[in-house]
Amino acid sequence: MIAAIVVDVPSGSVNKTFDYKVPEQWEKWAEPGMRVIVPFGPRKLQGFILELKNSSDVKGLKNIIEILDPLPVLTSELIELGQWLAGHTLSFYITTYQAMLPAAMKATYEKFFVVLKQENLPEHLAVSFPRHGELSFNEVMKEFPDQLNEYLSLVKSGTLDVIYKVKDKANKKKVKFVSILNKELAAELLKENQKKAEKQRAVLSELLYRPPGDYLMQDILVETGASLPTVQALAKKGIVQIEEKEVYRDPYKGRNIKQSEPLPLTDNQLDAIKPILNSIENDQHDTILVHGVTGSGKTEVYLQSIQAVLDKGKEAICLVPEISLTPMMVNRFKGRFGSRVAVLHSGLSVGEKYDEWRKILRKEVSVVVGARSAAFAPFTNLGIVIIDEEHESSYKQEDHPRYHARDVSIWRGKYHSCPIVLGSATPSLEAYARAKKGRYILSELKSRVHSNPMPEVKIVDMREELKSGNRSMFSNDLMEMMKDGLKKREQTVLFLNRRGYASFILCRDCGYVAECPHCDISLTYHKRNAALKCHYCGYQETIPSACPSCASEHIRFFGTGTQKVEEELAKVLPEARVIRMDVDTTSKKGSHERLLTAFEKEEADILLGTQMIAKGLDFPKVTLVGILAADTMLHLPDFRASEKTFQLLTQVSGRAGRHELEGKVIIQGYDTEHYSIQLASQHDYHSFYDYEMKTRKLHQYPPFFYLGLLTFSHPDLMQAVDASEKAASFLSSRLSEQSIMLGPVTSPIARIKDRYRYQVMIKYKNEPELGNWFEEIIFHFQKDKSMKDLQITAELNAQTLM
DNA sequence: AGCACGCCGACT
DNA sequence: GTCGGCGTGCTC
Repeated sequence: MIAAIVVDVPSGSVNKTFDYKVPEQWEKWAEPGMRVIVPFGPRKLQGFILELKNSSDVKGLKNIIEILDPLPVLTSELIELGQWLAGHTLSFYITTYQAMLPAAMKATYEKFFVVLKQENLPEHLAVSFPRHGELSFNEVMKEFPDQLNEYLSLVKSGTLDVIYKVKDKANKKKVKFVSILNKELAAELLKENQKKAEKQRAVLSELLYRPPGDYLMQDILVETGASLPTVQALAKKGIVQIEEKEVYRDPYKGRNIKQSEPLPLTDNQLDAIKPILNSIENDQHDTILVHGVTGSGKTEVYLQSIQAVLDKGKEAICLVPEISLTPMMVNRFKGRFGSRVAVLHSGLSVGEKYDEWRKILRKEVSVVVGARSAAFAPFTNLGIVIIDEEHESSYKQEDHPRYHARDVSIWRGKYHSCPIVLGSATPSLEAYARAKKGRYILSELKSRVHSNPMPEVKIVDMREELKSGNRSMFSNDLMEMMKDGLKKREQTVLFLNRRGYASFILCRDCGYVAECPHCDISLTYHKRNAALKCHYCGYQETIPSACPSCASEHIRFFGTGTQKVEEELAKVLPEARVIRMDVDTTSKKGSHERLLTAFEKEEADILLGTQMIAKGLDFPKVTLVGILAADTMLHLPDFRASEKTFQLLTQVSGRAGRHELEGKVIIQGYDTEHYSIQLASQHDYHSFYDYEMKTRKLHQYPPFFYLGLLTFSHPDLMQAVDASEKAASFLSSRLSEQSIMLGPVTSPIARIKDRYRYQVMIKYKNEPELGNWFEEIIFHFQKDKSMKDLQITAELNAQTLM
């Protein structure tokens, strides 16, 4: 039997399968989708079996060294999906398959020297070798780099050998259990009433006191005050038995989740769920866009759709933007489906993710709630995929493979002939356009549950405030309403899409702006550690006391970040209790949830934060939402700037007045006439859609055209320009007439981490060869050794131009 | 990606 | 004469 295997080398020249013999003893066992270890040249590498066959064109096949999995970790569906996805995203097969599995299953490699002829090993080197005779190559490199050559020549002379080890990062958590093995011996030892082995006897009497069975070692040790060696001694005598059992880490241990029953649906929700249930009923693949205003009860629609899928004995995936951001969502799923739910998100440790994932593989769960990568959950009888907040940019992975969870889900929906549900209060233009064209089924939830009104939104032009003498960052209206809220013991959410303290520093005398020396981007001032930080490469420097350019001391901070707002709040509303949530306050594990829980328990009056408080939060006492700088995103060099602004304003506004109390929203900004701000304040998605579609059509952007993007980066500007020009001329002679090429031009961020960035953009409707041309370009420059510092990224369906 | 193999310049 | 620099091409 022969296995076609992709090996763990992310490189174009080995982006294919290699054939290996399956040793006879494993022929019954081997299956496509299993991980294996194979010899590859002089090395040992991990790989995936993609196919089993009877013959090969290659002579002199090597044997598979080891099969790593008792069951395939990639289903046949995922193997097929990977083939498609690798082509679609211009990624290598191995990278794509690895993206489908938890990080814990990726191999790590280590090289060792081993002693072959002890007698030939010089004394000064022999002392470095541990007893078992293996010395890590890396250790030599680190500790004794000047001895490396000596080691290598010993390898040549046959005194030493080099061996390669493949390690699995996966750590199955094991827990020890203890049980009585021989009751008679135990009783005997207990009768020996000596001072000796007092602890051993304590352990035995504890075990004999309990009904026969396996007990947690930890419990027994704590109960008796004995230590592990004591019990091990008993095991040696054959009196007790110690067993290790695998257990799952439970990230939600000790949490009390209230069980919930399906709620009666409103007429609105019943209408919305109808097409979904219809697809489920008929095992049909449809993509259904649920456009529901904030607070319209989309989640309940999801939950009941999933219930219908489970009732048919099928499985469900629900994707959410970044689940650690919404513990509420997890609770709602666990509350409804209990232990049938696995949760996969970035807040979990590598081991926790691995455990949750194995529950899916072993069919111990039938519902998965998770972020982007959960789209690959290895279900075999998938009945629905729901993508909540479909418009979110985090569904697109920004490194290889650059996949979009929506595309992956729709592929799987076709494969399993099951519905894909996209839900959003502010659908992406792409999705809504497809729904209007009839490619997706449109399902609208037009009003909030219990007919709560949409919050009343007021736009405040901060230029007017300034004219009337208010120089603070809070308008008079917002200030009054925050005070009012405090009086009534209601809560406020304040949103500002910028962390740190000030966005940039400027010299008032010469106009100098502090910029990152490695990136073309201004530095952000962080007050807590008195530093200027680059949000792109992490560069930090201390604040200059004088202008580095003209030595003037008139340095001013401009732009406001969450830190500064927090400080200002303490001054103007000292009685208000404020919780600040941004990357800086939530970096520690669990801090996110802790802050939200505190706000939920009304331990604070004001929740101040960035993007991360924009969605999914549902607090009954929140009656006021203040958006401090609504127009900051508007002027970014991004064709989605208006769309993103509209989405964000709508999402944030939606946090207000979701229950009995009515909500109010204040939007502050300078460019307040802009249509995305005006229409968001009127909760008018449809007008926004119409208007924005016109501008997209006019400028030939998605969804009218796809965007192909080639970015060239090089430490030397001219090299980057040169490469991009060559690529552009290569492409321009091949592109069809309908396509438009822009560039080469500098990227919106012209330099990151000391690399200059140039790009070529292709707007196209149908260009089936474009992917191949991109690959040809990459291949061409890979061969060109004069360009070895050149990096190229290629994308067929770019979401942003940054 | 690594690694071996192979072909040219600077030393014992 | 050999050691070692890195350019080239292969890995079932």
